[in-house]
Amino acid sequence: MLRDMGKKYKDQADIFDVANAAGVSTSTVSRTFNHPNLVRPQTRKRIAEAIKTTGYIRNRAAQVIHGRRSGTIGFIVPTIEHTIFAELVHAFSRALEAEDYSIILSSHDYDLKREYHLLRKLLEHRVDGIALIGRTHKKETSELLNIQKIPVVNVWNYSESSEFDCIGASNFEAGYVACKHLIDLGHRRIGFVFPDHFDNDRAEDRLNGAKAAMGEAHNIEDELLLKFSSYSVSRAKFDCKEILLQRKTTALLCGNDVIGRGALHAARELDISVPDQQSIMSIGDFKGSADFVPSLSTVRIPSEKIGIASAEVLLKRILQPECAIERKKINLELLPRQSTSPWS
Amino acid sequence: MLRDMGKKYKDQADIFDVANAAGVSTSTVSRTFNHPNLVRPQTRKRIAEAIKTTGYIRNRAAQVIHGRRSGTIGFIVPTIEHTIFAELVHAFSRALEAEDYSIILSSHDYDLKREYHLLRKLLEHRVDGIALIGRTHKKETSELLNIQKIPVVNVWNYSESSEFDCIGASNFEAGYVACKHLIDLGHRRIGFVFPDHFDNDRAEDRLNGAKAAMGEAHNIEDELLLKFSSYSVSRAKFDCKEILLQRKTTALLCGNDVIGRGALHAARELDISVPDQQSIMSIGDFKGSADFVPSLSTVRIPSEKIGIASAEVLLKRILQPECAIERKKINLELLPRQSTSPWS
DNA sequence: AATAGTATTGCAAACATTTTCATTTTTGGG
DNA sequence: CCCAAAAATGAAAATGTTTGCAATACTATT
Repeated sequence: MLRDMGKKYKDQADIFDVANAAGVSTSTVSRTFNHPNLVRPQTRKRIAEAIKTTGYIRNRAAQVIHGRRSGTIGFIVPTIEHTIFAELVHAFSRALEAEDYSIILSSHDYDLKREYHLLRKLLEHRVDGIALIGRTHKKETSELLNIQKIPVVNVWNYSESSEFDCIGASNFEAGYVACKHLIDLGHRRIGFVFPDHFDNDRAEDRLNGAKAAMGEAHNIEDELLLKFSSYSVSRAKFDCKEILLQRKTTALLCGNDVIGRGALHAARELDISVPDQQSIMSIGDFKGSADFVPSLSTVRIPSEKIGIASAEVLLKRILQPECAIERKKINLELLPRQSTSPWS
Repeated sequence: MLRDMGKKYKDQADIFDVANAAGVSTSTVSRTFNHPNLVRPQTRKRIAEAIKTTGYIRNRAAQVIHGRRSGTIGFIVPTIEHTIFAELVHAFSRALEAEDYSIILSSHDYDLKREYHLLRKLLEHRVDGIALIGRTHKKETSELLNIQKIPVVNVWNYSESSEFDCIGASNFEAGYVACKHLIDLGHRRIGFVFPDHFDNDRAEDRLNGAKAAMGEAHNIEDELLLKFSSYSVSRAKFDCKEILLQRKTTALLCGNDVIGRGALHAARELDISVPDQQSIMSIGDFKGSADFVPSLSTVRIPSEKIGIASAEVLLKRILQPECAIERKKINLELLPRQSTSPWS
């Protein structure tokens, strides 16, 4: 039946308007979208025209109400301001946009309490899935995720015992490999510059990996020369200058490429030649680190690969919520470049 | 009335479940959310408990259906992979998250055709507002925005005749100021390295600004030494090396900080001393550019300020759709640092 | 031309909320 | 302790879709 025409001025055309314009029922319009093979090509064409003339745009909300998927994915990251997660988010988004999903991106600036609230908001929007960075979260967060039984993927930090699907690299290994590289080159007095690892399991794992490598090494300084810095090139540069000025070290191990870059700048400013007087090793391999002069030695954490794989796994879980938990360890790559050299 | 209890297994508690648990009607539950002052504190408390025990999470979709705002904002950017828009997106998001909005972030990789499709998808989600980078868009895009009468803010590139609210810096001016800086320092043979400006009005404006400054200058090379590069430090470094090797220039003007950094690396690799043998000037001032050694001279485009102001303007338009178009020109800041010096 | 089968379409219920209007409860002044 | 006014609550309609089921319109066979 055609709809009551006494309706008030409506700005947005709805499915009734389209049905009227095409002279069919709303069911048929709906079907052209969702099961086009069930409607006669000729009718389909008429409806297509009606859609054009009315300027109709489907209302996802109404579909969601009806039990359909929302077509949105929530991605909660610590930060988007710095380069760290930019490549990851980009790869993840592209992979999911290709499947017609939209990404709701939220950041909590390393405040896990905010993470919980962001999650709640995402759930209000009835996102079809959630991607989270790291594996450390507030208890409420995990509980909420479990109660809601919503598809979740833990991104970035691999863990063999994760509660949810998990795609990432082993940050412990990254720390280990990076430190081992310096040790193998003959360095015995290594300074560590790491981000504060409060609420940040990635940094913590990396540091522990590095410590493990130190523990295995021989003839090594007992005392750990460790300085906490932050995700800012400026700050890192400042902190590295401090540690370099102590002249106690032959190499610096930096917790990530932001700090690594800060270290390169610091050395240059102090006229300390890299790698002749000081080797600088980092973890991450952000875009551009290879282009520094000297180029930054680092352990590559393949963020693009992680992003794409995470999207795939999340997609799979959305389609098959009951399938077995998937955990994928993405391989690291040691990239010795110009900023590290042997020490004798 | 209490709802039919023969319902199938439901995983998600709805407003009926809460109403049952609290012994009130759904109206009252709804009111506690939307007009709390209309319900007795005592009842409110009972409902709060019911919400806790049932684990109820409001369904935004159902509210949207009813004509409420969705609480989402669509932000379409060219890219999030590179640093360029990261600070902007971050500031914008934070400002809107504070007002309880969620951001749906989409990127089109400088493909304006994709921009149109992303916009359509955002409209399906009934976002309350849209933020777009730049002022050049496909005709369909503008048309769609006009028909939909949805709040829109044009971010990043100021234009005094924009169709929508517009917050940004004048990229023309930025190019002009940057180039003028080099000219004032006495440089007469300036090389230009700019991103390809196909579908990118920002780059185009900057280049035109630079050309304008050149036009005003005296005793200057007629021929424009221009090289197109891209948003990649590697690529930019490569291109800058090429232009530096020609030994025709005393200064390089780089279209953005990514290219500026590439130029610094290039010079260092070629053992060209900056600024003694070659000045390097850039536009943008991304985080970290000041920390290079030598630090990168640049024209600051205050992305954080732009992000926050854009959020405010968009918010205002959402609340008052009919208010006059607002255009805000954010001031640039010339930042002469170590990478540029006089030439005699 | 009648029939069975199939392809196409329409009706109406369902989805989770909000809100208007009506009804009930509470409050306070006499 | 009654009454009017104010405060709190509930019933029901409305929002824009999708879909199961029923009805209708074609098609091919005899």
